[in-house]
Amino acid sequence: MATAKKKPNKKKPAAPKRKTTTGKVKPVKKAVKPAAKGKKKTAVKRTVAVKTKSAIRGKGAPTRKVSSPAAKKIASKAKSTPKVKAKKPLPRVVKAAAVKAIMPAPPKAIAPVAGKPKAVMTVEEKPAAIQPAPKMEKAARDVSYNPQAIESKWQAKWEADGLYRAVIDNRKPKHYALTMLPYTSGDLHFGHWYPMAPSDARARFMRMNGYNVLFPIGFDAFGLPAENAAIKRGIHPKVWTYKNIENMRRQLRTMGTMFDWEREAISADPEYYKWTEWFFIQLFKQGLAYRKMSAVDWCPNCNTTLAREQVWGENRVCERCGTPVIKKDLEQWFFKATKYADELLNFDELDWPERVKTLQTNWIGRSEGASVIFRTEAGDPIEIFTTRPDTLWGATFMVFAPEHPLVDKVTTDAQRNEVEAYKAQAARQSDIDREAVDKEKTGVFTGGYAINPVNDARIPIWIADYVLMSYGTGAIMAVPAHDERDFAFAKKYDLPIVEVIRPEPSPLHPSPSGRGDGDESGEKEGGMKAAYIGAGVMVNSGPFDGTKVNDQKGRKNPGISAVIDWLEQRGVGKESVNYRYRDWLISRQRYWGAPIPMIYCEAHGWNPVPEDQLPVLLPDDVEWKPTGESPLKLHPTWKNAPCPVCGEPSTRETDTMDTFMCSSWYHLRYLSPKYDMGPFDEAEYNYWMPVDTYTGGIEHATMHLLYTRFFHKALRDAGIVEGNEPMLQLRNQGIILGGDGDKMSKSKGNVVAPDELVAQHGTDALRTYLMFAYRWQEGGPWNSQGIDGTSRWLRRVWTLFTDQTRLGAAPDETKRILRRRVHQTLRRVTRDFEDFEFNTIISSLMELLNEMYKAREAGAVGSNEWKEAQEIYLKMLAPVAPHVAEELWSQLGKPYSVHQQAWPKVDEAAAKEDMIELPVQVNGKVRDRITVSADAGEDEIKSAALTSETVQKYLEGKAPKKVIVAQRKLVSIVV
RNA sequence: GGGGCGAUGGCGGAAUCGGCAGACGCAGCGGUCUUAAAAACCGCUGGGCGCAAGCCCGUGUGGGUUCAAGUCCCACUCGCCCCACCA
Repeated sequence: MATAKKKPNKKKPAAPKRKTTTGKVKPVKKAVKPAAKGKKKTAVKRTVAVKTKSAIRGKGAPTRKVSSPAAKKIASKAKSTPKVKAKKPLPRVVKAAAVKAIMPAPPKAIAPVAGKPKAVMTVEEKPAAIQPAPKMEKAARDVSYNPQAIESKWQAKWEADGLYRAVIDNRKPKHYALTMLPYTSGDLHFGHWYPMAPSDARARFMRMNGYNVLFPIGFDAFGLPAENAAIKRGIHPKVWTYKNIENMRRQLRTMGTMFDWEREAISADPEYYKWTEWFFIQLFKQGLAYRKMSAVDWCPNCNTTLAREQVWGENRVCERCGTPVIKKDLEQWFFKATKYADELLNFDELDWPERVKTLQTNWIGRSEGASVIFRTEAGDPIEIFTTRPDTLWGATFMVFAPEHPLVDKVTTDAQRNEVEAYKAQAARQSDIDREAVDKEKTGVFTGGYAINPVNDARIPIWIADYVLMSYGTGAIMAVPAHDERDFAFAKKYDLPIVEVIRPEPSPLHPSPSGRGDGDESGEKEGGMKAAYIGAGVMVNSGPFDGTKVNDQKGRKNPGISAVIDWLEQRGVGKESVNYRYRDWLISRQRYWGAPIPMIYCEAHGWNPVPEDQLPVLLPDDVEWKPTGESPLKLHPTWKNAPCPVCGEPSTRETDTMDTFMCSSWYHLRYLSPKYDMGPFDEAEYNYWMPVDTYTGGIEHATMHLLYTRFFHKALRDAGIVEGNEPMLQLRNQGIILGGDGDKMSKSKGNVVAPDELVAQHGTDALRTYLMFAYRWQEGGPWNSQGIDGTSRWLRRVWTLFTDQTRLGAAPDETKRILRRRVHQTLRRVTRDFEDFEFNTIISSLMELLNEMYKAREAGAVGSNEWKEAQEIYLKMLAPVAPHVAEELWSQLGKPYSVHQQAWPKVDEAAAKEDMIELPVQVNGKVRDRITVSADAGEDEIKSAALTSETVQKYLEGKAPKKVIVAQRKLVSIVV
């Protein structure tokens, strides 16, 4: 990710504001959005807030005061749960029984503990005599860390208590944390864990900071892979998909995330796609959905259309049979996304990575220039787009794309055979062949001529495949003197070259253009050796001779600006902006997708299905094997429907929608997945939206992330949603590759299955490993060996926290240092959570643990400082390793749950160093270190440095030329 | 061709403003414990010279700015990503 290149800790420009001096964070966001739909609150400028420390802290622990029904339930439940008093431990026998009750089938690993087996035997001998132990965490105390047992135990308890239910609570600031929903491909691998586990940790962190956090999950369930699997294995796509969901749901739960499962949404559920259809209709009503002939990728062997992602490789072959894909024209539904092109280029309200913004900007590809109307000799208008209207007088020929609609009309009989042959050849070529840059340009003269509107010059019309029908207007004016492609073409086919921009001679470059000779006139063709692209003075340009042009585009160029004004006055052209961005083609000739809810009537054309008849259900009994037609078209009855206008028998649209349509609004469905009066419950919308933090892969930069922005803006204009952007803050994680450095994929066999590793190391060790092993934004190749590191660390945490035997009396200094380290770590961990720097969160916690081990050796156990250290440590551990933190928290006798505790506050006074060690450099080399008081003045430091024996030695009796004291950093002496 | 990002030990990576490079961890080596292994624990671990104290070199390459550069500037090399006959 762009902003995280070299200095991961560097602040991103729009990221949360932090006051450098105090470490305080400014609240930058209003907690709750004013409701009032319809009233356009255009100025809802909300800078992204990651956290508002002052707002959420300071008033005690906000988590104590729970108000939501679910939370109340938790609170009362926790209270009513019978508690074993720590001071009155149960007899050993009972304890062992409880262990047994809570840990179903404890792995062998924990069995051989001295003394224990005996107790267990007692239980087995006289089970009836023992009171059933209350199911409580306290009893589960065990000497060795057994992640699997505590993880499943706590997961069950959290679930039962509804600990992660997120309900509207107006007394708390909300935080909508969203992670990209998984596609239902079958198995959850580390590609899924990698964004999710750290996102979960951060959501938990936000929650501890007093936010009411919504962190939902769902499944992107429609799409081609399901259909392909169905074709391959003969399983119905629906069956395959829902079976996968079940498995993935189970796997997601083992991750120990705080997902609110009550809000799960599945895009293939009729309750979901009903609203996907409804949205289509709203866009249709807005005039944003339209039908047009368009070329699609078509496999002539499978006899079916293919989606872009099904066309593989450089030579563009069908993913199933390997046949080269061809283009075929079909009537398709489009969304007018280009209407929002300019608005989509505006990222002012977004805290998104620069990289994504750049990708979207390039993808939209805005270029400024003019559109100019040339004419055929017969008088037909030929619109062209040019970024260089200042070179209009140098247009010596025109080039049409072979598919241009006027080609047939302008072609003369003499040229017809040649033109037809060229057209046929171009049609056969794949896009890649055609667009290969290094390919020599080819073309054919049509025999026709066009009239240049600026000077009435009669210029020949050619066709060539370097002109694309898909960009601009499919026709160009060719100015060989000032365009490299046109130049090459003119040279090859011996077409005239007229210079119209002459570089201004400078003392250094008397003849700076590509012309071989400065004296030579541009009017003489062949004088130029290359096209000249730069700035200069217009020549051979009628009224504009002598006008200066610079190398800017659009109105910033005086020459271009003047010509545009002139064109507009004469009515032959106008200022114009062209985009590379295309309208969104949403038709898929496929079965497994949301039906497009439209009906075609001979008399009334296309009309939407009446909204009270939604959803248009996808029938189960279809032939989904590829036949060359949309599967729904082949269904005997499905497509028959009455015209919504006249009621006469009519035909449904049998294409389905692109799955990106489903995922464009899933964040809205999470708000109220069971709601049936609309796509979402307005109250939920008003409280939760917009998404505050969105995490996911950068591969969606120009797809999902652009579609969803378009979609939101379209819905805004339809009065359905508010605000200009759906997701305020975006953070991209990198990609986890297979151990071999290749992308993880089933076909390569380098996919690492989390299930096995969970069984081996436990979820907490895996979660923390994913956070620790890479810079989150970068990712990298998988290496299972490294898990030993975090696994060992958690075991060491366990050991230190469960062994309370080494009580001692540590000197005050030791305790003070411990406290300092704790608060320094807290400061750093807090900052790193804010900045998504997960790897240094873990390393800081590891360091602190090492310090605590030292403090234990020094006898700190039992002191207040030690207790505080333990408490803060577990709170910091809670977001990253939720299970072990909860277990140890409960073993310390603290109130359930650690996940409802308030994030601790840094005691800046305690965190402050009192003595600091400064390196002393002599001529740039470190020669000594001095220890001074942390707030020693410059003079004090200077004299301490100069009196050092070692420094004296290096000074060799000479007086220092210069002594630089960098406060709290170092001393530099120049001799 | 255009644009973006990156390059730090055997490996993953640390290094707020230009201020002790290599934190933390993996792997490796040596040791303690053990009948043994595993686990755990302790120590070493960028390179070179040296018995040692210590000295020199070192953040892709070459320059520059500075008392001081992994960090800033210029030029380059390599790698990855995106766009690409874009008119």
